[in-house]
Amino acid sequence: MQLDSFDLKILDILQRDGRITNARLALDVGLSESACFNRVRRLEQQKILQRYGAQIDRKALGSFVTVLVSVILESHKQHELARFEQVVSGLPEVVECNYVAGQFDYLLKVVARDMTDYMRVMDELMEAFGKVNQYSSYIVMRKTKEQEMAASYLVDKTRRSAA
Amino acid sequence: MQLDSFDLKILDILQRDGRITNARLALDVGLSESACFNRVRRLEQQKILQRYGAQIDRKALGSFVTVLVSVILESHKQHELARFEQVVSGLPEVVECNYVAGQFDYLLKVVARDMTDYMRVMDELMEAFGKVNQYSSYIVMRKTKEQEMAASYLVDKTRRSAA
DNA sequence: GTTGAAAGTAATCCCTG
DNA sequence: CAGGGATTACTTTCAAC
Repeated sequence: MQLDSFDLKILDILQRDGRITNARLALDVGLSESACFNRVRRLEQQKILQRYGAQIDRKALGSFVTVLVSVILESHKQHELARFEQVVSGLPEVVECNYVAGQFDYLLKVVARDMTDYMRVMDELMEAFGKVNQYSSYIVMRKTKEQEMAASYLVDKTRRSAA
Repeated sequence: MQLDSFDLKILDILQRDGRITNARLALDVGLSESACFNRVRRLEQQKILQRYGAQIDRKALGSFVTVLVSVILESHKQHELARFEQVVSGLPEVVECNYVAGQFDYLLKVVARDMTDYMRVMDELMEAFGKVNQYSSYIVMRKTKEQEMAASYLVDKTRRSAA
């Protein structure tokens, strides 16, 4: 499952345009249509291409606040971590949750209608989980960047380290 | 540009499967193919459907660390914020940057090959920008959730607030 | 890897109700 | 909005190089 530069170029292009036609993709990567098609299918079968999705403009749907939340739990027993993650997985407003090493345990990203709604979400979390020692809220004023790294760049980095 | 329940259902489905055929989408939302097709095109033209993309399995490309970084700048003048954001936009390893209100100014998400590489990225940031008062690193041990909210849920929330 | 052809499927547009 | 029908475009497979 070694990826060559054609594979990486395919991944880069599909990452940016998941609906490009095979014919156009083949042209852009410099392969014949059949060769390109076979590679895409292989990448899908290997689950390297995991899924295709549309990105929706949230602003078109209304006004929302995004809040980053650092969380410290009372207990760090494996069982309590699992329970916290379980509760979080059931809250649709929590769109991201990372277990981190550092001065706190989790960092969440919460999307809510407004600050009142945000407090309701956190109340729900406290109600359902309970054993939170402390949490701090950081309201996102402006998202200045959101851009996945290109596959080809990621692999370049790996090669550098192997060298 | 008012969205009805058909539009929301279309957005929800396309968010999860950006490559569904129009025929299948029409079936799932309960519209004729032509009606469904026209709505999708309208949503694209209105930029509510912003882009289609493929999600790639980063683990298939090698081993990486994700680090969340809180940053406090020395100065909060508009010009300095803009310069910081400019520098960040040029660092491919910084995959996300949020300007926040709270105990610090920015929260970054950095993807690097390993901790040595991470330090290199931060060195580059310090070199290029300089006026950082303090930053703290939080290594992501485990991403426990990453799931955008469905369009229909977002809109339900808005209606609740309007009521 | 390539090309080219063939068959199936989907997108796109138009027109009628 | 639905539905049919026509056209064009794309996908997918396959054989031969």
